[in-house]
Amino acid sequence: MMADGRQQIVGLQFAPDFLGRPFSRESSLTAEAATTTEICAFPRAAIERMIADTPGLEHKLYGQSLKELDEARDWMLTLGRKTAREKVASFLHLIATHIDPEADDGCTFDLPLSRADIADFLGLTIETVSRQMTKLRKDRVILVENNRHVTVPDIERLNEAAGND
Amino acid sequence: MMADGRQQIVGLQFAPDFLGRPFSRESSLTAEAATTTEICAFPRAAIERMIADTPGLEHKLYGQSLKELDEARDWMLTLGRKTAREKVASFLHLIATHIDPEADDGCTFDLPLSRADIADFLGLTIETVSRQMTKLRKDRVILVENNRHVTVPDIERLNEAAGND
DNA sequence: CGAGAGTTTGAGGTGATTCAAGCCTTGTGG
DNA sequence: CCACAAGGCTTGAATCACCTCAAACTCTCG
Repeated sequence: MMADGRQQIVGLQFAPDFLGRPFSRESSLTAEAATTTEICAFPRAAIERMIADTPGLEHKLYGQSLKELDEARDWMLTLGRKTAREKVASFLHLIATHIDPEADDGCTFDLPLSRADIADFLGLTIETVSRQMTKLRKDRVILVENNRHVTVPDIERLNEAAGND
Repeated sequence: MMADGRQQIVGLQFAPDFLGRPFSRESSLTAEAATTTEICAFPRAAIERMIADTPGLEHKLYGQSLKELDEARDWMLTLGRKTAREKVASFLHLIATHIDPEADDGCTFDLPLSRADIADFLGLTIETVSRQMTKLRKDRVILVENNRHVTVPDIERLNEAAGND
């Protein structure tokens, strides 16, 4: 967040991701649950002791942090260079591939985020997100029911709309 | 990069940063030297052997990757939520604090990047970068000589222009 | 001196924002 | 069972920031 209230969501976590920062006291980040969530919390000291005692654990955590770094950098391309339409399509593609990993053809899911959250994730306003959603709906790239429930008839068309040839 | 040529620079490395991805064959990233650079390169197998053999090395690398993750997320706020002026000021602040770490008051440095690179780093066009540079110059936030050499009389004013109260 | 790359500047266009109104959906109390 | 309030979402009109296209300028190097 910036002092004047502008806000950027910098990542989404999906089970069973690890959340937190070992070996470091502070962070300018906050985390919020978007859906009902079950969390397994360790005191920092316990985690650090486990890392010291368990061969391979730090390796796993290093691996996840490299994965998150790649995802963050991918998303920087989305934030910096894509149009509003491509951003919204990219977001829908991200959710589609995480929520409904099977069923390559015609997947369906509930959006875990409100329009306001999506806007903060994409660096857009609520209104722009809404407009692009209706456009994608009118272009038959997605179907929407009840504002939150989305069906993607052809994931590849969505991927194209996201700018990923 | 996107298929149509749009490009986003996702990070800058400064000596003695570690560059590369152990335990992984592929990456969609490329790296370019912006200045004359001395690089110490290890075959991937050698690095992985060193990590296995050297206690504490993986810990160090994990630490750097966490640091880079924080930096990437910070930059996502810049890309997604800041104005062109704030973006350019943020970039100048980043360079100022990395190139000339001493001298809190009135530091001076050469930009390691061309306008085109700065634009790709900030998600802007060359022209917009240029215009914002001139505005910052006219507002006496920076002094510019020969397009590349910049003097910051008051780093705190630059920080304010970057949106960091 | 001339060529070329890099940069600046201007004019005009456009996509996203802003501000404002209206519309659903859901939950609450009469 | 029906107001009705409230939050979330959509839609419209006008504005603005940034982009696009084009031209001119500057610096460097042969």
